[in-house]
Amino acid sequence: MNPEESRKLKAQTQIIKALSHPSRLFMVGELSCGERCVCELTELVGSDISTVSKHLSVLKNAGIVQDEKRGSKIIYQLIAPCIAELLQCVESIMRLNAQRQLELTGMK
Amino acid sequence: MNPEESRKLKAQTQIIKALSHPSRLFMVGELSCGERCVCELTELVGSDISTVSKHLSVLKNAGIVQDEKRGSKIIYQLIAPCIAELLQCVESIMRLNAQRQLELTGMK
DNA sequence: TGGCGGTTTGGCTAAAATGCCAAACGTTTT
DNA sequence: AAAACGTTTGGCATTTTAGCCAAACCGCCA
Repeated sequence: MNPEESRKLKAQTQIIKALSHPSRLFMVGELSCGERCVCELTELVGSDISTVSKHLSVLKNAGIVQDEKRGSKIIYQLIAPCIAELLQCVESIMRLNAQRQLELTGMK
Repeated sequence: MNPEESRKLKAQTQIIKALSHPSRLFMVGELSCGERCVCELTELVGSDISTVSKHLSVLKNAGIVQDEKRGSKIIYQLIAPCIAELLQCVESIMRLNAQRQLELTGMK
């Protein structure tokens, strides 16, 4: 692992890590359906608004979402369209896992 | 977020979280080129072997890799082929970010 | 100006992740 | 059987992440 490669890995990791929290993943899913303001997301997630705000800033720093002031509210929206594919990949892994689980328990 | 959805989110998160560490992401990349034993991965990563072993167990628990005893060694291999696409998605987000970075700094 | 809706930031505590060393284990080899 | 090899586990110290409350901001309207 040379430093160059290491740097790239860390950058990739930052993006992936931003997605690896239930609330954040949920919000990304919501945003893939359309833009939402912080207050809407807060209600959907059900955590304290400051917590949601911090989660959103994690997603923003990772370059996954962007925000835009509109009136008195701040609207968040997804930047990268390929997120949907990424989630599909995760889905497919979950299917594989479930399948393997069945085989294993069925064998015993 | 009903409990059903919450459970699914947590499961998805487990998979993504497993990928969100430089060493683990690196190993997944290596394994996408072909199977490797723990000792090979350890040398490539450059951490203590116990650390590498624990990272591998995280990947294994997430259903991303599987292991197989072969002789005195334990060989790890990738389970899900779609991991490559997932990484491509991350790449594309990185490209978008770099591009946006350029625009922003260029504007100022 | 003063209060208000909407949001971010600070600060602090609790929980989770990381990484190393040492020790345990199972397989081979001598 | 002892020693060596390859790997996992336990344990512990350090770092990172999460989540809540309180406080600060900001633009807007009375």
